[in-house]
Amino acid sequence: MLQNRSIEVLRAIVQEYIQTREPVGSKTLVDRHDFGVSSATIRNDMALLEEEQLIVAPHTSSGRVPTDKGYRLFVDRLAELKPLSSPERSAIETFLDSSSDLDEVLARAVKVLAKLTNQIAMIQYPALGSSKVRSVELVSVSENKVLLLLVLDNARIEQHQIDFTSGISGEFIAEVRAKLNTLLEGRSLTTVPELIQDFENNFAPASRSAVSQLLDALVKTVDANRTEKLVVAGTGNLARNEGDFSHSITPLLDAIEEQVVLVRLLNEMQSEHLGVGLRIGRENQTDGLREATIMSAGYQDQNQEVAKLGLIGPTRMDYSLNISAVQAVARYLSKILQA
Amino acid sequence: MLQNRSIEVLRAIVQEYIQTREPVGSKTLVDRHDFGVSSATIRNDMALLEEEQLIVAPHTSSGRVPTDKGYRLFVDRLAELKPLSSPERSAIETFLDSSSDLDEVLARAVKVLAKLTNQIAMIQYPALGSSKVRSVELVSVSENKVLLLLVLDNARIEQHQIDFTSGISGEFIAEVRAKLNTLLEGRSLTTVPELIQDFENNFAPASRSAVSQLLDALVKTVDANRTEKLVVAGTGNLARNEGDFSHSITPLLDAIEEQVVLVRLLNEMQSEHLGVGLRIGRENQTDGLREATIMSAGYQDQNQEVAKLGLIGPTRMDYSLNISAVQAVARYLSKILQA
DNA sequence: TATTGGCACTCGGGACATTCGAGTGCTAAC
DNA sequence: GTTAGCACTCGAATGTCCCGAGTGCCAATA
Repeated sequence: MLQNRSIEVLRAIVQEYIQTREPVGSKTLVDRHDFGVSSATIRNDMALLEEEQLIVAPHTSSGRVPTDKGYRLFVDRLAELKPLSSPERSAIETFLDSSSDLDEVLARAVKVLAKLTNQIAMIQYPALGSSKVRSVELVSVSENKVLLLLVLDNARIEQHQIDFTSGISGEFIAEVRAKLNTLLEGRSLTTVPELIQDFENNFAPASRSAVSQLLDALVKTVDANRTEKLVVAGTGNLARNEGDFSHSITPLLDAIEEQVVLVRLLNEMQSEHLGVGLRIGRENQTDGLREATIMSAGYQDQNQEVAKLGLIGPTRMDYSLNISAVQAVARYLSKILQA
Repeated sequence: MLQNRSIEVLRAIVQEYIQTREPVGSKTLVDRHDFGVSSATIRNDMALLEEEQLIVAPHTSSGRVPTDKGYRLFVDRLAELKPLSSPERSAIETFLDSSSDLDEVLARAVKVLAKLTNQIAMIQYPALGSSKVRSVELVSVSENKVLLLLVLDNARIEQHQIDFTSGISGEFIAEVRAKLNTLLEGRSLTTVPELIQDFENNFAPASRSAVSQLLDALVKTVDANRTEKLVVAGTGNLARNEGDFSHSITPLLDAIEEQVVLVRLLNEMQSEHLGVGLRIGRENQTDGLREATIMSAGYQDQNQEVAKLGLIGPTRMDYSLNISAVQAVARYLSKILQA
């Protein structure tokens, strides 16, 4: 059974190691942290921790380094978080206050998160499943080009350009637009495909080909939203933290370019302690992420959790700070989307 | 005066160094490149080149490495380019064929360019100066929220959300929209601010506050387009090429995060030989780019040069390949935007 | 005059030996 | 349960040596 002090020692080791990037010895430990005991006692505790595989000595006679399991215990017992400094808070606020469109808000939020944490930050686009169609707009761009705009109730707009094989008249566009709107307005996005099933029967056979081209575009637009998008920032931080990865960081870079992988990872995450989900080192089965930690939290749109945001970095990261930052950005983002 | 063969030697040194990343000696040179002379002769040539500061020896007795000046001469004399392989060409085509919206096209193009060159690729958004207003759409999103859509003739759409301080009626929106459209349709974007100068006088004093809020948003939307945006891809490649930079790469990373710097750099570039602009190493006055090369080319929208694309990487890059790639992507991009 | 073979010379880097010290584990005493 | 003391370990830093790729130079040659 682990003593209370042993846990404190573990905590100190993690803190020290995160700060110095060097294996921590018993002496430096008693020097900088005020345990009331001697280094020999700490050594005993460290022996215990090592038995429990919470820390490990890289070389026979050198300081100790936390294991994944050690980090895990550390974060699970992590009571008080490092509160964000006031400049940090104001950075978030000023970055996110202005009422911009969704793209802008997410782009800024992800940058702030990357900056605050010095890690790679990512934010999923809100899922559209529950959003409803506010209106469908058709804007003629040239003789046979029409722009389809799908306006959703959370102020998102999806656009798609349609190239008709033949010229299209203004009246025809107006007619289709009116009929589409009466059909779709207020309906949930998921029901759109089945709603437009028989739509083209409303039109004379001569114009059906044009209508069906248009419907194709509509379906495509809806589908495009199902494949979830992701914004990423701070890939540069990876290079800064390169020293924290013993092996090559290329697998990580590749995972990031392949956003699919990140989306899957985020979706698999479940929030746990402190409302934040964590996968530490080998807890990621994915090869190439063995030395990385992924952190995530959900955020809300109209008081409903719609997507996740998070970050990815070396296992040796400042958990306390990063958890605070992820929480804060998630909270602010939710607040903005609610308005 | 430099002999003809000396130039060939320089060319060979550059090629060899680019490939092997190792200083090039006279022996390896005669081995792999079929000059009809002995290594001693090559050594004489190399001495000349060194006198001209085109190459330099890192250590007293080791092979030579091209200087910035050497690279410059190399590219200026670069006659034949390495043609893209057919898989490379088809990569570009398949990536860029589908008719998507501008965001999508640029995002894909920049990724292709990064992939082809293994460098950091960037593409400026097309300038809007000459584009014309096709229509202005106002879509009501909630009781006092309206979405302003500015549809331009090159199928770009800019959107901005307006929060009115009081509720807004559908008729009012329709009226404003109709009047705005007659005023602005077909007009150049640059003239919009002055055109709407007295617009609010068309309305009863009671609704003028709402109108002016709307006009503010319109001006903002127009302005937002003047600050040029940039898409970047392949930052991961930087880490892969890290070995090519003797100093830290953090200044580079910072420049990339601060897109403003990149935009300025791109704007300063002037295309030269082969239609591509180059800044090699210290030719960039900017600190932190002393070991980097920036390459750029313009691309066209509707047969008019509207913006630049380019890449950034270590001076020790494959110029021949990269110039081909930049040219090719610029050409394809122009072709797509023309359609 | 341009080219070449020959040769002495240089110097970076790898192999190996040595030292230093931070840190450990253990034991005996408190 | 804690502590002082001590022998021990091993990584990292330092020093020495040597090898060989590569150079510059010179005298000989076509």
